[in-house]
Amino acid sequence: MLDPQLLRNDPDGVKQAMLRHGADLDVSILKGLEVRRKEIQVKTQTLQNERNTRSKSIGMAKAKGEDIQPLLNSVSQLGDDLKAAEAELNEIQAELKDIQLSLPNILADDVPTGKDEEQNIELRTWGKIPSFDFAAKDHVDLGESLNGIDFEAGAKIAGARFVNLSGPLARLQRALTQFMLDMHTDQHGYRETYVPYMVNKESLLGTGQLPKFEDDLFKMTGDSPYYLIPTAEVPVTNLVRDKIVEADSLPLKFVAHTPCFRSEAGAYGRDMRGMIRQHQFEKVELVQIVKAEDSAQAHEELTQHAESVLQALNLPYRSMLLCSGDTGFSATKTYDLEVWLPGQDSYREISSCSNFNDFQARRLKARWRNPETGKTELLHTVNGSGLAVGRTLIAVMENYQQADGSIKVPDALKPYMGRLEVIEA
RNA sequence: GGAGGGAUGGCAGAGCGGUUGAAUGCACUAGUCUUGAAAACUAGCAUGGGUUAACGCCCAUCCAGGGUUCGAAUCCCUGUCCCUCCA
Repeated sequence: MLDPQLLRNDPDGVKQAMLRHGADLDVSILKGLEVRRKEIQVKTQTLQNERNTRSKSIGMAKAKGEDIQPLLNSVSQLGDDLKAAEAELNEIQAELKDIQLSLPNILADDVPTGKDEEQNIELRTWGKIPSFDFAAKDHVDLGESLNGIDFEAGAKIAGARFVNLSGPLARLQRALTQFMLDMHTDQHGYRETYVPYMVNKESLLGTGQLPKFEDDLFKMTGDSPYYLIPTAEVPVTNLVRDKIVEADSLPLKFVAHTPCFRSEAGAYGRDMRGMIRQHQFEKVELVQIVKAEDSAQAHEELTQHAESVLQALNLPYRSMLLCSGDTGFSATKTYDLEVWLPGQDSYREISSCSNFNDFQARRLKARWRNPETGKTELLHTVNGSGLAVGRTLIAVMENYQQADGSIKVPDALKPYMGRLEVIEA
């Protein structure tokens, strides 16, 4: 959510900023609502004030044993007027809230203007793209010949975009998860946290998935209106919802491993082959809750933490600065890490690291108390995948494949694989 | 499945339908005292919003949403969450 003051004081400036983020703002509607809001709010509060004053004087008169009947008569009209004014005010404020919740974040100045991923900017590359003296296979073929990836089983049990892993490849996914968690807790100072995989509406409003992106989510039917989490960002960031955090506990750095569930409603035919785009996948998520002045730095740092996983696994990747058109609704700036996949002969997203500034914090009412001023200030939130485990599994398989279809176990993972050196049929 | 009890400020914990945004304690901040610290003492200390050049004034908020009332933290209804007891 944007600062309501900003929206009020500079709606035209906000409109320009919104256009860059692919949203439009009807300034005349907004201004009209604001005029009415101010008028009705002042009216309502005046009536409330009058009611309070009169009620108080009735109380005092009664205490003194005076006759209060004339006072009661004089106040009778007030109630109806007040009720009407309050109802109208609620209506206007709900409309304003709808507008506020539907507007995306304002992009950082250094985010390049662009339409889609074609205009993203490559910042740097790392690692050497492997060259094989045989025809490189993709993870689908590799997984099939290794008897470890079964899409038909996934389809039978659930449907399209589900998978069944088994044997050493299932263990490899677990190994990757453990490895990432250990790295971020031991080396990068994150606190491991376990969270619900289903969340309520408030949590999704807080991080910005709702109200606009309900179609991307799986929703429970029945008495409990829960949603499956599309990312651990939702439950983890909501840890600070409605909180005033003490200054000396900042920054808060959390790492969580969760499954993620996405309907992929907007991705009909895309990536139907393989494990690239599943309805359910594992992810290790990094979240930092910081003071405003620290978020840009934290964003860089958190991205480095994600990159260090790829480096430790010796997986070639590149780092991209997303352009305006490709940056998500709540983010002010996003770096994508794209890992090299020999089976696709291309780079594919494996981590997305974003700074949200105070956008989520305002929705969440997540604040900290500045001891110098004694005032509360909104926190800033930063998060990123560190990494998407399913896609990392693919990357390891495809980059570590050998001519006979076996897969070397990366050195860093051997302790997690019972010292297994090679995964073979 | 049945029967009760509870949800109040950063925390603990009072609160008869009427000048209660809310006692008290702890914590915190500042000051007095002290060589320094501690202790003691004094003072301050919720959040959000409206309005104002500013001082300030005003409104809302005691889990959430409804209701009763001139007036609700306090009474009634519904929901959520916590706890105890019984089966």
